[in-house]
Amino acid sequence: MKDVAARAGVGLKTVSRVVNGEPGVTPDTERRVQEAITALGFRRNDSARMLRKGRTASIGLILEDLADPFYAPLARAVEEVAREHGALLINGSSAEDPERERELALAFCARRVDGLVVIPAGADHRYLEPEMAAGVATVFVDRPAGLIAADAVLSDGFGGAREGVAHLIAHGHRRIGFIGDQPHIHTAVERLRGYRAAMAAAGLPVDESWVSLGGTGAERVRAEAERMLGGERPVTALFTGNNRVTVTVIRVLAGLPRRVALVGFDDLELADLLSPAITVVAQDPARLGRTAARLLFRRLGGAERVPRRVELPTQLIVRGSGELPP
Amino acid sequence: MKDVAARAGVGLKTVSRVVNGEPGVTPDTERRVQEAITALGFRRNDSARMLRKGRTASIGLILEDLADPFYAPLARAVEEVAREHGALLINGSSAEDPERERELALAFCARRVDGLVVIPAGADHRYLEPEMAAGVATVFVDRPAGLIAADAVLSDGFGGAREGVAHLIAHGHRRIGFIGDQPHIHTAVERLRGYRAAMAAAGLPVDESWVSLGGTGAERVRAEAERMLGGERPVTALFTGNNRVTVTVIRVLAGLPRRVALVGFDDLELADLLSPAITVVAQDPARLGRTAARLLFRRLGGAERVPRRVELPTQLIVRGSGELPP
DNA sequence: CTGAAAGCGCTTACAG
DNA sequence: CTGAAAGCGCTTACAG
Repeated sequence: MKDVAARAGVGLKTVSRVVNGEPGVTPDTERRVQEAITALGFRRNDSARMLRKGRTASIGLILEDLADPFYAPLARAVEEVAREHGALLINGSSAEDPERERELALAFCARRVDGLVVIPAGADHRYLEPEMAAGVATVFVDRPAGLIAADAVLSDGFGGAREGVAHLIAHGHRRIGFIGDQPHIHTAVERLRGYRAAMAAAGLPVDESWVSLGGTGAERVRAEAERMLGGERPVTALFTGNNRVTVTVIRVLAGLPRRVALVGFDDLELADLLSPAITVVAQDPARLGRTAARLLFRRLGGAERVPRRVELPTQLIVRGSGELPP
Repeated sequence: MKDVAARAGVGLKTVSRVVNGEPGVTPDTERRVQEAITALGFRRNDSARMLRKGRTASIGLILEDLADPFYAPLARAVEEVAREHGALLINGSSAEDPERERELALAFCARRVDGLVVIPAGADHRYLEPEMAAGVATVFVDRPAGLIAADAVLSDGFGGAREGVAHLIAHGHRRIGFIGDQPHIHTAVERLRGYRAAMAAAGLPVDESWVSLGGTGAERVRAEAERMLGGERPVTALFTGNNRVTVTVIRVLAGLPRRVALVGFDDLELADLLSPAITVVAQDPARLGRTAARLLFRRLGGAERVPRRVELPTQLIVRGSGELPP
């Protein structure tokens, strides 16, 4: 910029005016500055600009895995809202590791992102309190923050799971298995609560061997499904706690001679083309992301005060697998 | 930092030393500085740091759609490599719009990203030449750059499509349809070339009504598939040019009374569970991303000079749909 | 072991 | 309409 000013024979501030399209520059001066800019290949350094302005026009997004078909549309929606507000998106995958979540969040804050959208891996977010106090707008999505008061945008996992399980019960099932994610994950627990509520509402007992929370790795899920489907009194239906669990269970069921009912939490791309087509309790990941990002920017605009908790409904999509008889 | 220095009764440089773990500070001084840091809640501003250091330790990724199941793993892989190099990832979706690609790329450059990984939407990347000359390492993935010399990491779309179509021919098909993406997209053209090469190698004529390039929207693809499968002399097999086309065609075929052979370019999550299971020519999106990002950092390290073009193999995965007889 | 000065590339608040 | 000075928050190159 100094070079441009020198070459155009003007002051720094005048170059700044031209670069930012501010008024108060003679057409002639402007032309000279423009010429210098092109001749020197000047490109404004936005980092320097933002250092001075205070806001970086960027927000950070921390999720579990950018490649997960559930989170990818959520990320895209956040990006879209950021774009509408002229902000860029910095992205990080925590790989479900609380330490990595923390590192990413603090790295983003060190870069002075204006805000943070977090799908938390950890259960203790007190490390973010100084950052939030310093003005970093923070919204949690999919799972609430741990041990601090903060905005959260969640799906109604309890209600959704309850509805899905009630659907199986309505189709005659009494022995229903539940395979979900790890017990320290909020969504896993909520969905299990929904399962229990539906069973209780129907006056059905729950044999604890029908319930399994744990990693979503294929081996574990396969083993648990086979266990529940084997033995003397196997379950006649399964409710799966998320998309990854569902995919593995579909594979297990495909290898079985008899047909077993299944309702899965989360929709899958080709679910309608399988036979039977898979009945699911669908979330709207893009809407989750959009809602969270909008809340973030509203907070940045100073409109919000008290932490808000938004809960989005789920939708039961009936396709066939959930209507199979016992 | 100034406040910390004042409170600890030391100079700025000493605070800097403590914050960065540089040697040459008495344990006692260090303790005083640390106390001031905690008391004041000091957090180093990495943006300011990078302004001074010259490198921002961040790279930009521009792709078509973060939510696309093909690009999401690619993005994740880029992120992973960036992380290994201590860099953050800024992300942008071009929505297949050249103007938006350009805006994103220039916005990233204005933030002074160290490098750029680009899945191009446009066909003219001369706008990036000044940036590259100014030192922004740039690697194109999935599709080559237009009108400039630059690194490119591509899949062997020609070879992959040729192999897939040859597979259909080997199973007795003579009338094979090709439905692909828009003709200005490099990968679409390459895959069509592969189709033609396979047909020519088998001495088969290609009726131009069997070939359709255009948008991947469901309506168009559905119409084209139905057109090719209708009429007096319908095709007996289809080769689809990418994952989105494949999904729509699977839906069309599912509604048909007869079974039509299908080989799709790109793998799909539940492809093995459909009946018939879908035979595909698979790319490895994570490997594409990893390769591109590694090349980028090698270039940043100054190891590379001349633009390189890397081509990764595809893999024919035989599952059933491609082996159906005419 | 420690720190004052200059500078990274911009904008802000003024003054003319 | 135009520009000089100060400052955003850090690091670099020195000097002591």
